[in-house]
Amino acid sequence: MPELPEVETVRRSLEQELVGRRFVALRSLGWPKIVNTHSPELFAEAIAQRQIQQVLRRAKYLLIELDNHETLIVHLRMTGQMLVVAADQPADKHTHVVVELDNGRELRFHDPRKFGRWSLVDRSGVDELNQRLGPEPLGDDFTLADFSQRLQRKATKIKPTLLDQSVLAGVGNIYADEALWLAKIHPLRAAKSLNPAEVAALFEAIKTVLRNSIEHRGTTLVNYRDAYGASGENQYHLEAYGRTGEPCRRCGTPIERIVVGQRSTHLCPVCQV
DNA sequence: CATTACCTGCAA
DNA sequence: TTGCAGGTAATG
Repeated sequence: MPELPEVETVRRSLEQELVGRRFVALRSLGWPKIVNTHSPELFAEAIAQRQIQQVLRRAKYLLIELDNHETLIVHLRMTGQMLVVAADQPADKHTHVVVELDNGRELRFHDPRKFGRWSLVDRSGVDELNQRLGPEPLGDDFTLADFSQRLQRKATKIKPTLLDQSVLAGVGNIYADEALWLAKIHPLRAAKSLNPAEVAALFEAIKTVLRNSIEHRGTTLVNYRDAYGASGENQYHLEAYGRTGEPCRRCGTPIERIVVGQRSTHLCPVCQV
């Protein structure tokens, strides 16, 4: 369940391990569908001897910038892990990509559900990604006025609107519930029905829940780990998500679970109106 | 706009 | 054995 804070935590740990290093060679690609090249051989050829310049993040995507103006865009989807380990560490059956580094270590992609994707793109591929996605919620281009306008244009409920990556990029199911709880807004409210005070509260709540989670190095419910295999701590600070039946920490009412747009949604039926 | 496919592990 | 978890692309 990696969302923006988890991907940012992975980015920070990967940056430490990868910047300045070289991909010596592709060691294995057990599930070729993970990469966007037509064959494992083409992928191996494309990354061999490339030096890593930067490790960036856009929404839930990791961008590993190489020295030939190509970028390896990685999406962890639900269960992907980007791990950097000593080459003599045993791999397990969920390790689907192994790349040898120039310092005796390996970058390994571990993903039980094989949903994650690696795609090698040129500059236009990165531009395309940026155009498809809305503003970064923790960036300067995420403004109250713009957010308010985007909500006005949506015909749907506020919860699915927060999950729409073209409205704002990086919020997933956990932080959508957390932001709505903090802003005291019911997930079934029509996006365009929020008054200016509610929009402002939600705008601040989104930034607060994301920043707090980054401070706690992300939420580990099942699979999420950083590049060192370490779990996050934000699961101990959740107010709504996964707390069905437990008392709301504002008013004591049991947290309710409903389904909104096919997604499990957690809320306080008293505080959130 | 909603639903399904992609996958597997795990709980009921 | 069934169904759920969840991000995104593709499809209805």
